[in-house]
Amino acid sequence: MKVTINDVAKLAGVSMKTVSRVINKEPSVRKKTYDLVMSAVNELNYQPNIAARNLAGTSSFAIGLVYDNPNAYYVIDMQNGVLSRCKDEGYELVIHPCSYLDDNMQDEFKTMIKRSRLAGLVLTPPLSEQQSIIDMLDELGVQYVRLLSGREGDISERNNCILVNDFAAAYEITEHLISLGHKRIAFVLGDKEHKSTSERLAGYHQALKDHNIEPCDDLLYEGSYSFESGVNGAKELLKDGNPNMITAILGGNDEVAAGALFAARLMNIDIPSELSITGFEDSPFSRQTWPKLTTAHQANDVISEHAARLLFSKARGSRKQDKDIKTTFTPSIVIRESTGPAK
Amino acid sequence: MKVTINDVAKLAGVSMKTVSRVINKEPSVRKKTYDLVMSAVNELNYQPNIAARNLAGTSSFAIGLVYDNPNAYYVIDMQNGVLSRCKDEGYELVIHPCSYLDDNMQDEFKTMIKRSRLAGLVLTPPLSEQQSIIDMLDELGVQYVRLLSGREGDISERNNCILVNDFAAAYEITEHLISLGHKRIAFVLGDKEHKSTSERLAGYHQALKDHNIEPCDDLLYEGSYSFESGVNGAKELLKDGNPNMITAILGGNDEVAAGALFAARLMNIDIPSELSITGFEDSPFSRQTWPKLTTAHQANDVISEHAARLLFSKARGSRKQDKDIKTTFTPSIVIRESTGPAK
DNA sequence: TGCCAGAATGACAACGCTGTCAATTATCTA
DNA sequence: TAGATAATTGACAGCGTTGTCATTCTGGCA
Repeated sequence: MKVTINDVAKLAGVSMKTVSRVINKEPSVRKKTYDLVMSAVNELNYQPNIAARNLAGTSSFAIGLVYDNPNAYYVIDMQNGVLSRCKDEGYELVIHPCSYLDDNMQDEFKTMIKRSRLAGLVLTPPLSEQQSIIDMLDELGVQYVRLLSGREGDISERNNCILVNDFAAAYEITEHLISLGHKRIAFVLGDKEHKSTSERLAGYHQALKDHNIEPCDDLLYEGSYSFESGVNGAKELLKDGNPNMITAILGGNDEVAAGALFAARLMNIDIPSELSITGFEDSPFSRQTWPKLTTAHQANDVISEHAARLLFSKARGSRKQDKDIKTTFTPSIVIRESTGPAK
Repeated sequence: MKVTINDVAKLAGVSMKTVSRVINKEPSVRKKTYDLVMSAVNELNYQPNIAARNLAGTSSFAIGLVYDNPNAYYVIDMQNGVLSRCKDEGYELVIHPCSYLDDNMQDEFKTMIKRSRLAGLVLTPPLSEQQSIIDMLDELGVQYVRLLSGREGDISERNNCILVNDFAAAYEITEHLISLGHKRIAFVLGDKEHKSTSERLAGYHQALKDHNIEPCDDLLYEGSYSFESGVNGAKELLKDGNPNMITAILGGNDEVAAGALFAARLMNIDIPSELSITGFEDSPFSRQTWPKLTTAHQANDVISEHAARLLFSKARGSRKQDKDIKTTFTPSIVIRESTGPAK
C-alpha cells in the first residue's frame, strides 16, 4: 500500500540515501542516477512522508503564517500567496490567526512553535511590528520574514523584511486629489498601532506640503481599519456646522472608504460630485461599492508569495539574495468613480 | 534546550511509555501517577513533538480543510471554526484550496493526503458534493466529514455529513416577501453545480406554491455566486420592456444580492420602495451595503466547528454520536432594510 | 493467608526519513 | 600510467514518539 523510500531505492538499485539526495535536490548526484531514481519515484508514485522528514531532518517541512487581521480579503490573499510557494517547495502551511491584544497570545504562540518545529514564519502587520515578538523569535532561533509598512532603505535589518511603501501610495492618492482641485482633504486614519497608519499619514502630509497646502488636525479622524470606523469618521467629519468645507476624504483602507461612502449616502451627499472618497489596497470590494472606489492597488498575494520566497531562501541559508525576490512594493493608484473635481 | 518525553519520564520517575499514556489521555493510569507526570510536564513545559507523534502513531495529528470557494468571508469563517476545534484537540490544520474544475485537482489532492497522512478531512461545497471525490477518499480509507446543503433525513450516509437547510431558508425568505405583498418575485440563482442552488430554488418554489402563486421561469436567472452575476442578473431581469413587473429579487447569496443592489442603483431603482432584494448567508458585507440586506443568517464558523467535532469523534471511533454535535443547521431570516412592501 | 484476575507499568522495536562519515569511483596532473 | 584529488554513493545510527507484549503490582475472595 504505502510506498517508502526503501521501495524506491530497491527498484532503482541504489541506496536509500541516494534517493533521499534526489528528492531533496542535493548536489553531487550524477545525472544518470538522478534519472534512474526519478523514474522509480514516478513508477511507484512515491510521496515522501512529511512527518518522517520533519523528525529526521534538522528543520521541518512546514512554515507558519501568523496574522491578526479582521479583513478576510487580506488574509485570504496572504494565505494564497504563501500557499502557492509552499506547494512548489513541498512544504505545508500552518495558519495561525491570533489576537495581539490577547495576553497569553505570546505563550500560545511559543507553544505552537515548539510543537510544530516550523522551518520559519511569515509575520504580517501589526504583529510584524511588535518588538517583543521579534525578540522572542530571535531567542527561539526561529527564522522569520516580516511584512512591514515602510520605505526602501527604511529598516536596518531589512534582509528579512518585505516592505510596502504606504508613504508613496498615500502621496500619490493625495496628489491625485490635489490635482482635481481639492484643498480640504480629510483623512480617516486606521488603527494608530499600525505602522501603515503613520506611513500613510506621512505620505499625505508630504503631498500637502509639496503643494503648499496647510495641513490641519481638524481634518484628521483617528479611527481603525473597519467599515464602522469609516462610517463614524465620515459622519463626524461631515457633520452639520463643521466649518471645514471638506471636499475629499481619504479612507485608511478600502473598508474605511466603503464606510465613508455609506455615511455619505446616509447624509445625502453625492459621490463624487459633492465629495471624493479614496481607499487603499484595492481589495475586491473596492469594486463592489457604488460608485467604485479610487484606491491604491496592493497585490497582497504577490507580496506574500515573495515573503515566502524570501523565507525559503533564508532557510536554505543562501548567502546572496535571490534575484527573483522583490523586497519593496509600491502600490499604484487605480482611478475609478469615487473621485472627481472639487466642487 | 528541547524537552523530550524522556526528560519528563526521568523527572517523574516513570517510564517514557507512561508519560505517553498520560499525554494521550489513555485509560488505566493511576490518578497519582497521572498527577506526578503532569507536574513534570508543567515543570519542564514539555510540548510533544508533532512530527514524532505523526510518524510513530497510526494516524496523524493534523486534519485538512478542503475548499473551492471564492468567497473570502466564507472561507475565513470555515477556517476559524475548524481551527478553534483543532486548537482544543491539539491538532494542526492543513488548508487546501483547490479548483474543482482543474483536471489534476484530484491527483494533487491525493498527493497531499499521502504526504501528510491526515487524520481526516473537512469538505465544503461544492467539493463535498462530488461523488468522484468521495469515492477516492473511501478508497484511500481517509476519514472525512462533508458539509452539505440538504434537509434533515435527506441523506442516507448522513452520519458523516453536516447539513445546512437551504430549502427552509429560501422558504422563509420567500414567505417574508410574500407577506409584504410581493407576487412577482425573481431569483438570481447561484452556480447550478452547487446543491445549495437547487435547494434554495426548491424552497422558493414550495413557498410560492403554498401561497398559491404561480411560478414562472422568466423570473429565474441562472447565474453564479458572484457579485458580477448579481449585477448581470438584475440588469437582465429588470431591463426595459421586461413585462414581468418584478417587485422583488432573491439573490443566490449576499454577494449576488449586493450585485443586484448595485445594478438597481445604476438603473435608478430605489430599494426598497420600488424593489426588494434579499441575500443568503448574512456575511459581513450584507451589513455594508446600502441599504443593509435582509438575508438568512448562517453561522459558518459554528457550522464548521461542528464539522470538526464530528470528524474528531469519528476519528476516535466513538460508536455513539456525541450529544454535543449538531448535524443540521437551519439559517434564520434577518430582516434589514432591503425589503419593504410591494409597490 | 494465599491465590488469581485484572489493572498499571515498563522494555523495546518500529515509524520513514536525514545526517555523518566512510567507501568507492571518476577525473585530473605530471 | 601512477598517484592524487574530487565527485559520488552507501552503511548506519539516530530523530521523539507510539504499538506490542511482557512484567509487575493491586485488591478481592475463598
